[in-house]
Amino acid sequence: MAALVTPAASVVSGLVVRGRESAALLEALLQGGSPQEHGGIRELAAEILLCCDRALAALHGRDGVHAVALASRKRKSSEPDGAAAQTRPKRRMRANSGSTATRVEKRWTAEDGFIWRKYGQKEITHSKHPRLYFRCSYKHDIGCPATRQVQQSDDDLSLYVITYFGDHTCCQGDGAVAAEEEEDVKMQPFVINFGSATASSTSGSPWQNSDDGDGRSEISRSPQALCLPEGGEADGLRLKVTKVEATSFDSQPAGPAAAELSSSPDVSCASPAWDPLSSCLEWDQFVESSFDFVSGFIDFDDFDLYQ
DNA sequence: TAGATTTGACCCTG
DNA sequence: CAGGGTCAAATCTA
Repeated sequence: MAALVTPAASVVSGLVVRGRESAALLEALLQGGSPQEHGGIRELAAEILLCCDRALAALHGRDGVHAVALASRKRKSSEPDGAAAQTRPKRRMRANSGSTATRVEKRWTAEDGFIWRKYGQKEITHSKHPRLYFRCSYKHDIGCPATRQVQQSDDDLSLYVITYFGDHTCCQGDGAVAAEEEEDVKMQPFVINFGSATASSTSGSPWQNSDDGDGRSEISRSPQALCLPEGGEADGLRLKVTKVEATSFDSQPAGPAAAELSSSPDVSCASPAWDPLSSCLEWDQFVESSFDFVSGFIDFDDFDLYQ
């Protein structure tokens, strides 16, 4: 598909443009000095400009590569055989079978505004890390069918692949959902990757319910517990904000699962998980309440590719 | 004690 | 039959 046309895209675009202008100004200011004096800084300014240009190009033309909507599962959903189902009352259903799945890669936080309850963990062949199975905490209360699977990437230990199945029929992410529905805006999954510098801090995986002390309950019990790192990490983010890249999600249909994912309070930055983001990056003046994180994709890691 | 997690077993699908 | 998804009893925790 073509360029991003979401409000978030315009905001991100504005940010990058502003960064580019600042870099251009810096470069102009450095023109006066001797090459020996400002050589390195000028290179840096040029690099920033290049990054901004590439980010803009990506923003307006590149397809998303980190979030993939899976229109259907590999396995076909089997039509439950009536007779067989009756003879086997405990037949297990594949909640995700035949439903829309949305895969998201995330670092740092599993927070998406919903309360999940882990119901299983499985070692996956050819995968170093087990796959964790979560379902909506309201499954039993109101039959919310939403589930998600979380698996740590083998290649990048700080990266987690989250696959969402089913729609939330519960009222979680209520405000966002309501606003979303009112505006009839098809939100898309938001992915934000923080630099590899954060990898070490994720040794205690937010999704691992064992081996990391009290981290086991963070997902289900403390939706707001998983936030961005503070201090040095935040500084790192500040540095990297000059290299923002937004990637189009045009290839990803805004299906139910996507809407479900996006229906978290993240939409309005209401989720504490994202509050540090806006503050640390000092995007307030840009972001304000209108910044639609969910519609965008910001992958700080990808910046390395453009340097 | 209620609710969440763990984990082995069961079940489904290719 | 293997691999993967889910169940549910046992266990843990606040």
